[in-house]
Amino acid sequence: MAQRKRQLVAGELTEAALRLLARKGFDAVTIDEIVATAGVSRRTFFRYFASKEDVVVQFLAEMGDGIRAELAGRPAAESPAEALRHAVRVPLDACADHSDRALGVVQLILRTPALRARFLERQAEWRDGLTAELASRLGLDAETDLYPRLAAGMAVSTFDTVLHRWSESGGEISPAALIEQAFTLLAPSLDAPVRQTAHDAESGR
Amino acid sequence: MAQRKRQLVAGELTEAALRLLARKGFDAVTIDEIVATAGVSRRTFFRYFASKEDVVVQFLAEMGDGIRAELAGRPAAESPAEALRHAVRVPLDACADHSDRALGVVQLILRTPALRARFLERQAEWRDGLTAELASRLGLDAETDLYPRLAAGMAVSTFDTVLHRWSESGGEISPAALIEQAFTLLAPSLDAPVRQTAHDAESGR
DNA sequence: GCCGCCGTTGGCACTCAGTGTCAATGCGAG
DNA sequence: CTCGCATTGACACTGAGTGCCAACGGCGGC
Repeated sequence: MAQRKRQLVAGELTEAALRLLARKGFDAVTIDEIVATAGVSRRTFFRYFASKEDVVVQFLAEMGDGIRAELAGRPAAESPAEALRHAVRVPLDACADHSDRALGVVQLILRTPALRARFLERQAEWRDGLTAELASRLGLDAETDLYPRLAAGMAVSTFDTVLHRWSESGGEISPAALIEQAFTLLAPSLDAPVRQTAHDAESGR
Repeated sequence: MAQRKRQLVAGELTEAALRLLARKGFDAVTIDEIVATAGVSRRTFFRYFASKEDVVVQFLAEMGDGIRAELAGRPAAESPAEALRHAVRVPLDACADHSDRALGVVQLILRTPALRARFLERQAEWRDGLTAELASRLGLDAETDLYPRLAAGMAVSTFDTVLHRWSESGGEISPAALIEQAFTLLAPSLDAPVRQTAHDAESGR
């Protein structure tokens, strides 16, 4: 009831914001313009979004949840490279599937410094989530073992790289093949049989 | 002459800022306080630094140049993993060598969201620089080959991870050993004999 | 020594993001 | 009908960042 209205207002706000921002550029649009076209007050905007950037970037949070959930749902027997590959596919396939909506937003984010910065923050959160997930999956300690965080970093880095390519190609090249290439490249390290363990670290090497 | 004075004022400003920020936290310090203790006007502050964050983070730019320069200076015969390892060592050793100064700044950056965001932006710049350097080093095309950007991402990710560990240990653990561990982990992918080339990509795989 | 040139500075006014506060509104439960 | 409860709008305020202009201060030419 009230929950649905919140959803509605938030959608109205993002839609108005996205249209304006895409047309005039991020810096040239004030929040007063956004709320004017959305028909709510300035104060209400900040009840829904913490900042001007958030109205563009907020949806990335659920993307992060999606990635981590996918990783958590992969079978335990699967190799890290394989599991991470599937996890990274989730948001990228989502982009490719809704390229008419997503492409404009992604290009806006990647070409606007303030938005790209927020995007990088989100990626760092994703990486932390994947790090924890990988650690629990492999029975490693995320605080002492380098592997989980480096592996998560590689996955997020792959995501970022593929997204850039996809964006710059105007949505022409499909992410799937690039992901495949990236992970065959990374697999030798991701799936190396010998990994640093907490015990090794304590014993000094 | 005038150049030296600029250097002097900038130093005065950063010193005053760092002292205040470390004591009271980033958000609790206003630019008016900083310029008051530094003895210059508010307007002058923004002639030297583009933002409040920049006064803390600006030195990272030259760190990026240092990393890239080190990579460019490594012998061409050296393997990518080896060359990148040396490049990443540069800023980390600099931190460890001046840990009395650097540790406080690093901890401030890592625990302040606004500063960490700027830090991530810098890392992205570093990665782009390393990507270009690697591409030219290996005769690859940074636009079509995934390898240079992924490899640069691994290097920057290693830097970030090691810096975190170093910061959280209070400067106790030396970065050198961690870097070694990280690169032996990454070497199988970094130095894999077969890499994607521009020609392979054009022919579809 | 005097004068104009140029770079740096300070002060001022302004826009805009973001926050706290409070009164008004709307709505369902009792 | 009325009492909460949540949402909203309006107002005021702080603080970051920018544009503009006048005032300094060194420096070479005259």
